[in-house]
Amino acid sequence: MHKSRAEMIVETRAKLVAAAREAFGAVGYADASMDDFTSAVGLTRGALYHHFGDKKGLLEAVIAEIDAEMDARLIEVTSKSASRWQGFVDECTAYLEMALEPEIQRIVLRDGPSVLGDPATWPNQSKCIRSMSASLEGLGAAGTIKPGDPEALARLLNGALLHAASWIANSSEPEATSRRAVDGIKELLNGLLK
Amino acid sequence: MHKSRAEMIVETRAKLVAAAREAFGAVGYADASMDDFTSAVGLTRGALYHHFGDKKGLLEAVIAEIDAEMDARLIEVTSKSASRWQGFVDECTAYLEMALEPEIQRIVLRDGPSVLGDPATWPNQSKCIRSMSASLEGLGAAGTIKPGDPEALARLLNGALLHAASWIANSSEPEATSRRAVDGIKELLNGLLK
DNA sequence: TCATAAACATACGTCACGTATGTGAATGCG
DNA sequence: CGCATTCACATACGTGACGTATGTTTATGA
Repeated sequence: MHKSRAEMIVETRAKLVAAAREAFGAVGYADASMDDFTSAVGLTRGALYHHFGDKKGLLEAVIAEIDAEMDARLIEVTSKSASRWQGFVDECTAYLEMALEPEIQRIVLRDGPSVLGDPATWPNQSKCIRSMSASLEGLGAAGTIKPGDPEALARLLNGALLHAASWIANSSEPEATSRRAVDGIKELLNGLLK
Repeated sequence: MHKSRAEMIVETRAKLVAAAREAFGAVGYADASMDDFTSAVGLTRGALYHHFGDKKGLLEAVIAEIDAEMDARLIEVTSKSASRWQGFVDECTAYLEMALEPEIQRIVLRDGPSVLGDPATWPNQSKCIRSMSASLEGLGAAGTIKPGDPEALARLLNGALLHAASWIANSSEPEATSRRAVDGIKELLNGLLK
């Protein structure tokens, strides 16, 4: 059966994004050869430049895809939590676990900021921050935590979680380090409770 | 007067590091041409490869220099503080302010992790973390803050501070954002107090 | 005084990126 | 239903940067 042209296009874009994601995650953005990973899916750099403009454009597309997945996973997690506070703790935990994944560390947390500039300047601008901010705002309104600036706290906690993930991931004893990090986070979070 | 060979060497190394630091800070590591910034100080890539092995080696040297400066500045700040707790707050504030500087953001916080891997794996391993960790340990021993893991807290706070800096630096109203960030940090820190 | 080694410079090969151009197939219109 | 057009790629090429291999000069030490 023949596919329509529109279907071919989305398929080509998806193949390019998938190939780039694989290569960026494996060897990093700088060492990923466009000739290599395009030919791996039966295409050439021509297709890449046509759809994404340049190599950076492709990185943006890859990060957007990963970011969307992360957001979906966070929503999935928090939707199952019993209480609001528990949901927030679960959200932080899930975020920390995602930040432990090598692909996310490399592409989103290291190469992304280096190539595309600080994440604070990205267009999608971190759905995760928005989610955490909303959670904190709800907790503040419900009187569970002390009054404060939800976005500011979300950003601070976000940074703490990301660095905790790096610490764990590069630790010689990840399990023990993870326990230490989680305990520290709980101490910080408990300090926010009324 | 003739300089001894040893003096010439340290001078050459210093010139290369300074030129690279300038270029890395201005256009970023990836877009800094070795031919360009070596010739800017009257040298060639030959000298660079002789002393630093490769481009990454030079980046390591640049970051080591900046890191040493940061550490010295932090020590200078904390040495002047009245109390231990005040010293810790001052240290956090000073760290935040340093992380606001474009050169540090670009070289140490973005290109560094991307090119050299996660900072947690670096040899110097962040004198700043060690300093903060020591401060927290002192506060814990003195009974000022709740008992807890000093290193874990130091790493979490470090991450929070760095992200706060990015937030401020890329904000449309840096002063207002700075106030929000500092308030949030103080809220977090106060949550640690007994 | 001379041999040696170190501190560079020079020349070259390789490779990746981006652009300019070509081509074939699907689409839209008469 | 036929044809022009546009679009989705592929191909070919130029450019520039990195790393290496190889000089060349100068200080050191025996």
